[in-house]
Amino acid sequence: MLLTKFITENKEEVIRRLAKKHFDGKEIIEKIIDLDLQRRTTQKELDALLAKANQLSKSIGALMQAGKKEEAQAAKQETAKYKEETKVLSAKMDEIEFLVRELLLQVPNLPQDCVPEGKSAEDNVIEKSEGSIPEFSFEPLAHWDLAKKYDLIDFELGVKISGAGFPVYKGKGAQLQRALINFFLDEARKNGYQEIMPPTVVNAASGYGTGQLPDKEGQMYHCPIDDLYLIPTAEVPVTNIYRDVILSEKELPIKNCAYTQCFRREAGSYGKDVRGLNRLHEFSKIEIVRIDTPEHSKVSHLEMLDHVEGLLKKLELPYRILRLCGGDMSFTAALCFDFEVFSSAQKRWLEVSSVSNFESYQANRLKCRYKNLEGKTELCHTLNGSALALPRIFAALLENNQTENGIKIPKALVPYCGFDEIN
RNA sequence: GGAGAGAUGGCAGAGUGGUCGAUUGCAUCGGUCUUGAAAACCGACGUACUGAGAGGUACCGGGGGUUCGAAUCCCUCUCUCUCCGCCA
Repeated sequence: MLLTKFITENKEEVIRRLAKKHFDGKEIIEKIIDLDLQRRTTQKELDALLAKANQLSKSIGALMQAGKKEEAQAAKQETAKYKEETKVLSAKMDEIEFLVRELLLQVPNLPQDCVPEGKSAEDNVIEKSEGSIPEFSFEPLAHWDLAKKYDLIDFELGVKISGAGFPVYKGKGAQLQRALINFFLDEARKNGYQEIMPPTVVNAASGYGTGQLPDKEGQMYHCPIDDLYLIPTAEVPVTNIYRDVILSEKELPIKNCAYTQCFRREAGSYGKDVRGLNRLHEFSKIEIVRIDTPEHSKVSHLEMLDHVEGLLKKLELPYRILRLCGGDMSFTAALCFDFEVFSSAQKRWLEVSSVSNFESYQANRLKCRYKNLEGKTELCHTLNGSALALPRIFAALLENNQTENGIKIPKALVPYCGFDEIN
């Protein structure tokens, strides 16, 4: 959520910046400002009224103690008239506050000025493209064929046990998964991230805290008996650690990482994008999360990009970094970079990470604040990114490193796998 | 699943109808003392909204009620803890 105060004080700027996200904020921003003005007026009236009533009540107490019963009785009758008025005004306050919140939730985060203009994924700007795309003397197999050939993943078995999108990893396939998880966690730790092992099931309050609720309700698995949700990303539990918390500036930046299974219903997706490992209902991901000061969050963002880039380099995968345009960014992000790796058999780039700065948008909803060195309480900035999501990395490793007799494991992973080739 | 207890400021823990937004201790911050530190002593120390400011208002798990007045009484919901049962 944006801050009402910021909107009021920077109306034109807000409307201008929202336009980059193709959000016409003119009407809604006017409404918010108008309602906020009403809120303030109403509150002034209400506060004045309550102040009078409180004063009177206090005097009744004093009169009673002094034994002046009749005067007290007269004062009691006077308070009756405040009651009705107070009720009306506080109902009005509640209504206005509810409306403002409803409207604020509909307004996306403001993109930073460095976010490129654009409508869709085609308008994203390629910041960097590194690593060489492998060439083959034979027709490379897609990862789903390789997985079958070397008995690494059984998709049909997953269908039997759970349903489509729940693969069963076997043998070296399972080992490679575990190796990747450990590799990513170790790399994160080496870069100063504290490892967290959070619950993978969260309550509704946490869902609201990070914004999965109410907007993306249908995308999460929900257990109605206990009203709990399966997390779509470790971002949810790890960020919610800081819900309703006031940190001190000295603690920042907080750098956490977590491996969890992630669960996504992916309602509405279909076609070639869901083939094999491209889109799953359950997958493994290592997430990095930072809580920072507004002054330092841009630096943090760059450090996170470096971290993710380092992982891809060590895995020797061809990758590129995209600066997302206004139209392709998520609702809550202020600036976002995607990492994609090239998948040699599918002959396309696969998104493996998305590293975003949410500035204070998420923190405002979470009520995650910090006390600065002057003792003033301010909203933190929050950032997060995948480092990394496993399935598409797995797919790219199989496809890019295939030979006619096996699949080569990149050097960095060999100590984690315990083998250097799958054959 | 059954029975009981509880929810108060960063933490611990008082407060059972009227200067209680809340005693006290610890923690934290500032100061005095000290070559420095510790100890001791003095002081500060919740959050939000509102107001130029003085100040005002709200908040003692959430919601509702009784009352002129509620942290305190009543109803209700949620959560936590203990014991029993079940169980990795």
